[in-house]
Amino acid sequence: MTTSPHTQTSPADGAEPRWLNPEEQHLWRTFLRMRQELDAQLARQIQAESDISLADFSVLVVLTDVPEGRVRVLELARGLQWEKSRLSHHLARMVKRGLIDRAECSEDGRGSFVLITDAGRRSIEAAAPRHVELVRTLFFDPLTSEQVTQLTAISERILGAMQGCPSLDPEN
Amino acid sequence: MTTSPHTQTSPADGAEPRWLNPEEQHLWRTFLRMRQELDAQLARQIQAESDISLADFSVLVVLTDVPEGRVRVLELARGLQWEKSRLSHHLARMVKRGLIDRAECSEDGRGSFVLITDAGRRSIEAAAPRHVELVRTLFFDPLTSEQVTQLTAISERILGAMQGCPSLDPEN
DNA sequence: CCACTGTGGGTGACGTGTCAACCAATGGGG
DNA sequence: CCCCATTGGTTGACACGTCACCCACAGTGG
Repeated sequence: MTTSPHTQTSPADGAEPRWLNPEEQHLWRTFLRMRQELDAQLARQIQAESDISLADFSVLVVLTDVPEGRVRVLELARGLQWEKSRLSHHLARMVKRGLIDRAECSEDGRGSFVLITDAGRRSIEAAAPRHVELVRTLFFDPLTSEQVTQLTAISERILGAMQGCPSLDPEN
Repeated sequence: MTTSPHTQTSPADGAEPRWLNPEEQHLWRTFLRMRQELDAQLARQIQAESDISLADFSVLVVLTDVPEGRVRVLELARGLQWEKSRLSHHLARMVKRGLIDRAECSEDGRGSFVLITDAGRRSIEAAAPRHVELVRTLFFDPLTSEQVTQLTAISERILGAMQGCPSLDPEN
């Protein structure tokens, strides 16, 4: 659906593109749909059953993971692999909804701490169990333990291929 | 990063959640990052090297795939698995940018056709080769052919588990 | 002490996605 | 034939992401 030669153009630029063969085509389509369905379901569920979004959830997870529930913004950005701009916007919204709070950083005048509020802690504790349950139901339960092992290797391979990529990776 | 018992609460509601064990935890985190990195790269590349977005691309692919480059909106929605609202908004933007056009449907008074313009065809033909190339580089090249087979089975399994889900699936 | 570069972080504008509500045409049943 | 539920599709408000730009402070070199 995404990458076949429907258009029979021999590209004027460089080499012929290596179009996907039918099996590859099938995997790519299936993989995309799986990804899409999976986090649509996860997002909808957490949205519907609690007062936080999936994005809120992942921020709060990091905050509950560290002692004192207090992290530097940039560390958060690295942990989540989010652009700093996205994080900044999102944190602002979370502050507005009372899930987190900010504190100045004495060691570095430009730095800033984020800390989880009691309300934030309550929200994630309420959301987590049902979320894990759904991750199990949709993701782990359908797979054999062998497939879990295989998928781990596969994900690492693909991830590895992207880390050393000369590609577009603007400042985080 | 997303699903462990950082918070040692025995939930007051029903049964204990089945938290993820360390291997599962690792797979889940790796999988999420892989997904995220992968389409961030794909989106950035197509955005940077052509005048269309990844979403535009997938719409245009469907349109080049059918004879006469002309599809009913709902069929498009089913093909892409997009909510009709999202599709409607997106189509409006694409019309504004001259990538597609609309036509009335004589057989069904409320229906509407979408058709690809020459500019749209030129855009996707320009974008496709580099896009496929990147899909190969990031996704297929790192995998052995055995892993391709495994991943196909895995994706189908997970997708299958979601199809028959009693979950939240509002009108498309 | 002063430039100068780099880094931590925020802002505004704009494109995109979602939800809920809406509207018009359709296709049955009575 | 008319009523009415369904279907195809749009709209508006709002949450979210991204890009480009900005600003304050930090850490150098001279």
